[in-house]
Amino acid sequence: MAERARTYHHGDLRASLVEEAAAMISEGGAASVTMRAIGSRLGVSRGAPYRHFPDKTALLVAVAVAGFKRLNRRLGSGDAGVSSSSVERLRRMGEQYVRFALEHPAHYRLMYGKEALERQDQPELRKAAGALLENLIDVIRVHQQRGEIDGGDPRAQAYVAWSAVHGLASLLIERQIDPNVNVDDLIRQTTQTILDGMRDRSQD
Amino acid sequence: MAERARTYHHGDLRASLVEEAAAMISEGGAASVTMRAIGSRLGVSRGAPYRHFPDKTALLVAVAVAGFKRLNRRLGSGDAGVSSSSVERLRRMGEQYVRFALEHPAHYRLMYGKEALERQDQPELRKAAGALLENLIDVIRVHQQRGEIDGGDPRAQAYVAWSAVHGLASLLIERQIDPNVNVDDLIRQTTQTILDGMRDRSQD
DNA sequence: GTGACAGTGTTGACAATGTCAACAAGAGTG
DNA sequence: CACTCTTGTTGACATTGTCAACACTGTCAC
Repeated sequence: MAERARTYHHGDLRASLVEEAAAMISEGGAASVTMRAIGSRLGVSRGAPYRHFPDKTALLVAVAVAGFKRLNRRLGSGDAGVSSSSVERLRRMGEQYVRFALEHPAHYRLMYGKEALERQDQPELRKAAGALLENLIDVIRVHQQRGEIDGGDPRAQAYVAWSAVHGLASLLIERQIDPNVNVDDLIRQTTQTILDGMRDRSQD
Repeated sequence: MAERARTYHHGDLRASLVEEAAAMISEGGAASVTMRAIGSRLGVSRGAPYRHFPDKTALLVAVAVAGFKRLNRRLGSGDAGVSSSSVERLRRMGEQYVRFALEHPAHYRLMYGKEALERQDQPELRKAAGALLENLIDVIRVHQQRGEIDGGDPRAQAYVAWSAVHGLASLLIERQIDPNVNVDDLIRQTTQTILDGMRDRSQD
C-alpha cells in the first residue's frame, strides 16, 4: 500500500505540502491555508512543515512557482496543433492564459499577489514568471518574421500583450466586470484588439 | 488649537482612521495595518475603531473606496486642458492611471486585491470602481463620435482598455517587468497599441 | 440644574496563528 | 549495536482580531 518510496515517516512531505496547499487554496482561498490546517490534512503536526520550508511564505512561494509552471505548460501545449497562418497562435495563448486564471482564481492571485508573499524579492518566483515571458517573446518573434505583426522590440510587445491578458484575468477574477458580459467575447475582443494594435503601425 | 469641531474625545475618529490607515499602507504595506497600531498612532485604544467599523475589513474597504475616488478625480482632472484632436485624451487617462498605481502601489493593490477584503462582495467598492468604468465609457463615446476609434460597444472597449492599463500597472507594481525597461516608453506603447487596435477594424 | 440616555472610548479576555526551542523517533553507517 | 543526521512532535510565546463589560462625555427633556 506504500504509495511511493516512503523513505520516512511521511514519505515525501515536501511535495505533499505544496500539493495540498494548492488544493486548499483552490478550495478556500489563500487565507484558508494555515500551517496547522495543512499539517492536519496531511496527518502531521503543525511543526512538520518547518523542516521543509523556513516559513509559511516560502511554502506559498513554492505553490506560486508550481502555478507558473503549470500555466506555462498549458500555454505551450497548444503549440503542436495549430500552427496555422495568421496570428492564431498568439490569440490562443491569450485565451488559454485567461482561462487558466478563471479556472484557478485563488492560485492565480497568489502567483501575482506579492501582498501575501511580501518580503524579499523571491528569485524563484521571478524566474518562473520570466520563463513565461520568454516563451511569449519567442512566439512574438515568429509572428514578426512572418510579417504578421509589427517589427518593434519583441520584449516590449510581449509586455503589452501580457499586460492585456493579465489585466483582463485580474479584473474578471476580482469581479470588476459586469457578469452579464459574455466572457468569451470579451477575451476574444481583447486579444484581437492587441493583435490589431501590434499590426497597425502604418501611420505612426 | 482645536483643529475642528472636536465634538468628543477624538473629534472625527472615523475620518482619521481612514486617513491614517491609508498612510500606514503607503509606508509599510497593507500588512502593517493592525487595529492596535492604527489606534496607537491616533492616540486611541485598540477597541476604538470598532465604534466606527464593524471589523478590519470594513475599514480597509473604506480605504480602498477612498483610493478609487482619488484615482477617479485624477483621471478626470486632465479633462479641461487638452481637448485636442486625436485620441490624446484617452492616452492621457491611461498614462495617469498607471502613474497613480506607481505612486501608490500598496494602496492600488488594496483597491483591487479582494484577497485582503475577501468576504462578501463589497457593494461600495464595486460602486467606486463602477464610477471609474463609467467615466472611461463616456470618454470612449466621445472619441467614437469623433470617428477616432471604432464604433463597437463602448462598454466592451472600455473593459479592454481598462484591462491593458490595469495589467500594466499590476505587472509594474509586482516587479514583473525588467527594471531596465523605460517605464514611460512602455506606458506609451501600451496605450498606443490599444488605441491603434481600437481604430483598426478595417479587415475584420 | 439634573438625571436619563446614546455615542464613544477603554480594558480584560479569548481564540487563532506563525514560529521557535527542546525533545524524540526513524534511517543510514561504521 | 552505537552514532548521527534527518524528520516529526510538543510546549510555549508573541501578535492579532474581536467581543463583552465597563466608563466617560455630551445632549436633552424636565
